[in-house]
Amino acid sequence: MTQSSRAESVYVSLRRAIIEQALRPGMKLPEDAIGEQFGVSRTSVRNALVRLSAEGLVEVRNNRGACVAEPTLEEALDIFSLRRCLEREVVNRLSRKITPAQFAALEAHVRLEKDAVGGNGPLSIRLAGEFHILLAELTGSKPLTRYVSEIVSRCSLILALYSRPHSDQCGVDEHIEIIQALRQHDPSRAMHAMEHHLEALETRAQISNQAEPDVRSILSKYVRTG
Amino acid sequence: MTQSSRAESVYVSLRRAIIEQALRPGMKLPEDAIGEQFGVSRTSVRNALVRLSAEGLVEVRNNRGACVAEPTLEEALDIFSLRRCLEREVVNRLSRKITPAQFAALEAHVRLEKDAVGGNGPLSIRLAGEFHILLAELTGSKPLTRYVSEIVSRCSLILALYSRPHSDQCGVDEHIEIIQALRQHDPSRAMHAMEHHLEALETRAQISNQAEPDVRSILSKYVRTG
DNA sequence: TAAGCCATAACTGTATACATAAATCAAACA
DNA sequence: TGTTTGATTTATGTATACAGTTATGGCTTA
Repeated sequence: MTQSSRAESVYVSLRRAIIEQALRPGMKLPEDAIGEQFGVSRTSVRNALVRLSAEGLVEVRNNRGACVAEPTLEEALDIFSLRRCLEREVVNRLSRKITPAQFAALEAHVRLEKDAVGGNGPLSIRLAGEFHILLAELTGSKPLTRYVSEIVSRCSLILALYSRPHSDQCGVDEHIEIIQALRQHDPSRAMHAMEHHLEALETRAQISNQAEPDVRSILSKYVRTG
Repeated sequence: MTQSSRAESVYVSLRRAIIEQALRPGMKLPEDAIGEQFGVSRTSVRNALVRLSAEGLVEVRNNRGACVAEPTLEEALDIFSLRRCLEREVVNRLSRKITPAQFAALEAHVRLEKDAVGGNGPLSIRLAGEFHILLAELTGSKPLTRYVSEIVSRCSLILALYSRPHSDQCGVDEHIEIIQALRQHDPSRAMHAMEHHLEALETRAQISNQAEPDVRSILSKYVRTG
């Protein structure tokens, strides 16, 4: 199968841990500790961290090691905006040339999502994201897939940071709605459905400063004015 | 200044060499040789190659080292398409909030481009690309800037592969036209100007199979049918 | 007791060393 | 002469070692 090098498997594992919000934004990622866990040397870990850094999932500061990225609220909104742009392109392309086999794949995925609803959180989070990645893959465009994949991952990260827990009901129904729109082969309707879904997602998430919005603003309420 | 680590400086140098088409698509990138040239160890070179690979500028195959990426014609057209999508977003955002200082920056850059016209090729190529990257930077969006930067770089690579030499007259005039459109603060006109520029670029480049269009298609004309 | 400072510890950046896979070349064979 | 196979060489993947930087903790001192 995937003759996965050690660096590769560390990369995959770390990525998944971040997306499933096991590794939360801001967490330090010491090379030693990670290497020890996976039974590999720092060399492979570093390789993985470099890649994750290129994707924006981790941040590396000079001589200070890597952390899970902590996008600011401003960056978060920006990323969502870019996501709308990219996913509009995805459904625009798809609605023109989607095949029955591809519909089957989408429906199979949605079924997985339905089964996971109410179950464990991490799985739901991951599946919801993977629906969008699957859509991108079906366009057949590798660059587009890569960008969507990155952006979706970063959105998971953002939800971990700025949304109230489990506020994302994942919107399986909206996924189905998108599939319906694609079935009409109507680009504008498909784009509209996607846009609606992403806006709803953003609304449900109630993206706002709440999780550790910087020590200063927390403590500002505790400053005695007398 | 930029307390550039060795890995970083190797990355920057390699990237530039690829974009300026000194390192042409398909060229092998042996870690030893590169490390020797830059006076660093393979460790730093590998680090740089991993990053370039994440950007799609180089390809690394398992146990076979890295090469400058060779997008297929299909991928090339796809990348251009994605580029139109991203740069439409750039000017759309920019036209709403561009400032006088930003205009000054754009005009200064165009002046550089004009000076370089007719001079050395690599510089022109690079400046033309950097105009688009500058536009993206002015949006203030780091993710968007990164994507545009990547895509533009890959387009340089594509032009190296599929366009007839120097067919890209760089279109400085079209850059000026884009600036004019932005000055009107009219998103749709700006997007139109950008779209026009990119289409013109693509047309001028005459993107088509010509540089080593695959042994098979060459030899197909030599197969005796009798 | 609080602030500043130095020594120590922990970690990163890089080089080197070693193991393994791929490529190369030569010799043997048909 | 052309092909195949085995040895040699080359280059990659990974681990380890070392140097330099940042963080930590205790000590001194006011």
